[in-house]
Amino acid sequence: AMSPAVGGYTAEHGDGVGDHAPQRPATRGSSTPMSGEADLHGHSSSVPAKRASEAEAASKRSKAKCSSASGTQADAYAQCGAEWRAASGSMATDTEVLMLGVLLVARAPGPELQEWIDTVLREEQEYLRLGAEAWVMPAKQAAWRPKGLVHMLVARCLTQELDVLEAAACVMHAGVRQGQVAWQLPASVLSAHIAQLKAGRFTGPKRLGSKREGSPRLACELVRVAQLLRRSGKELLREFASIYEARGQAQALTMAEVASAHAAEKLKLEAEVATLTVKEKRAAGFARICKARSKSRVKRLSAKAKQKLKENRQKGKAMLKAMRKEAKAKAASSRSELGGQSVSKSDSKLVKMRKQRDLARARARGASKRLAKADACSMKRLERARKAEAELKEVRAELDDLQAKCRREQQKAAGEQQRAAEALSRQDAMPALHSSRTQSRGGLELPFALRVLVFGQLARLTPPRAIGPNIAAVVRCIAPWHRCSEPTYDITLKLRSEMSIVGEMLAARRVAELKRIISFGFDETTKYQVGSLSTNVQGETVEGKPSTLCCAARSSLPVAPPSMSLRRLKQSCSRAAASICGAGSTPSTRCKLAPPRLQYEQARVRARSRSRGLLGRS
DNA sequence: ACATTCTAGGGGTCATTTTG
DNA sequence: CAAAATGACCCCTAGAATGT
Repeated sequence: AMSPAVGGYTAEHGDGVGDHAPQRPATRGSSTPMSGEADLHGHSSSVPAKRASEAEAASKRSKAKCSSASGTQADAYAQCGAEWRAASGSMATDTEVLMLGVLLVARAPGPELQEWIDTVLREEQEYLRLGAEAWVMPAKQAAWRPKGLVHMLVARCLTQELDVLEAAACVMHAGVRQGQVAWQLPASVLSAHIAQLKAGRFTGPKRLGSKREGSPRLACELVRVAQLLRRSGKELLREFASIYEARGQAQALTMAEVASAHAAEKLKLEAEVATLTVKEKRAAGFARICKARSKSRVKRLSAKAKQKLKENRQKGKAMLKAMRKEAKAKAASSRSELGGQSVSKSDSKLVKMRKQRDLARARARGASKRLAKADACSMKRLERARKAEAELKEVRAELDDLQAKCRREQQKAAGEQQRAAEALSRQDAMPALHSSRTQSRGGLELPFALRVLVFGQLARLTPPRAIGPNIAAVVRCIAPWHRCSEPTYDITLKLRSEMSIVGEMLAARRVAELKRIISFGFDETTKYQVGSLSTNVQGETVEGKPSTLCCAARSSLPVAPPSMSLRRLKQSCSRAAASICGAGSTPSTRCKLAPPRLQYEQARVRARSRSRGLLGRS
């Protein structure tokens, strides 16, 4: 159905498809009509031819570029393009339509696009007005689904310009994330195409070749693309330009990338530790040498200084002693002379003696000064020794620092390793919770653990709509590193049917395990749109405990039409009871009881084959 | 009074990969 | 190369509950 957004289209939203032209990369900028202001309503006749020639030229250029780079790949691309063009007679797939949208915005923002959007939306209105029977696809199909130019465009982009394709895929993906696009982008399809292209074995998208008429779904998608382009063509274009320039590298880190980054970090740390170890060894050697040198030096120096000091002191002492002795002797002699001589004589003698005394004192002072000088010299030497000691201390401190750093780095590396190991073990401990295609003939398979989780929530009466988001939210919270595919609402409902069958089987097993059956009760019910009787069994378990079980009896009882007499109903019930007990019924009677499910299936198969016959297919 | 959401299903198309 | 397996996604019916 048309959304109100189409009716509510205004100029401020819609006319902007072409008026925002981004800067294209220099390699292709000149070959596309994107540069400059594109006029939506003017010179519509001249542009297509020009663009076609330009596209051809660009194609030739890129072909030449490819062939110069690698011949086989260019051949493969050319072959792919040929295959694509050869297959262009049939309907486009959804993938193509989605790609078309972005590529149209990116490459042809001119009047053709506007015309296409107008046509699609007008025809949609007509379709709604006239109804599905009365509406006919426009005769001019190119207007509705422009195959010529656009298809070539798509083919060329898909086969020769991978970066454009990737950018378009990114834009679509972003649109899905932002809620601009109502459906989910088949990103897997696009990535598969890209992978095929890179491997050189691209066969083009599958087509609905057997269909004679276009499916309404495709038309619906076309309308959505047109709406999207009219609503947010500008944004798409801007985003495409930015992504295209960044070459679509804004992808989330995968586990492998994280692991490789971790390994690189580890290597870096190891290298650091190695260099530090070398440094440490060097520092230790240097310190050893310094230590030895300074030790011997200090020893030598201090020994020398001590020796000198001792000598000086001894010298000084000896000198002092000699002087004192001399002075004493002189004094004694002068005293003896003093007694017999005159005062004047004694006066002159006294003066002489005083002079001598002063001389001696001066000598003594000089000796002590020399001594002090010698002391100072030794002190200097000591100072030097102390300095050497201090140097040694510094070197030792540096060495300690280096060693501590080394230890820290080693601990860090060990911690990283431990954390990595822990993460791995945690991941190993988690059950697989993401759908994979490796099992069961390539079909997607919901992992068993996820099934069990869904069953559990269903059994606890969780609303089916909430089950998938619940599981995903809990896994994101508890184990954010773990891959978990969120079960869709649809599959939850299907699992609900599955679980009811599982429950019936479990009940049947318990009935089979009963030691004895006390009573049966029956009630009418409907299952798979087929009337049947549910069976209420009361019995005794092997342990002697009472047990009440409810079986659907779906596969045990035939349809009970309203006209069935009470006698026949009773008969049927007793037969069913007997078949459940496994006694009292002959094989022939059991064979007559065709399971309703089987009848229903057969009816479906018959109806299907009839319809196939009508269509003329075997 | 009307819109939306949920339940309980039936039924179909599509993409993808393995298998016969 | 066709068949098979399988979930994703889609549409439809019909009634009940809930919200505006």
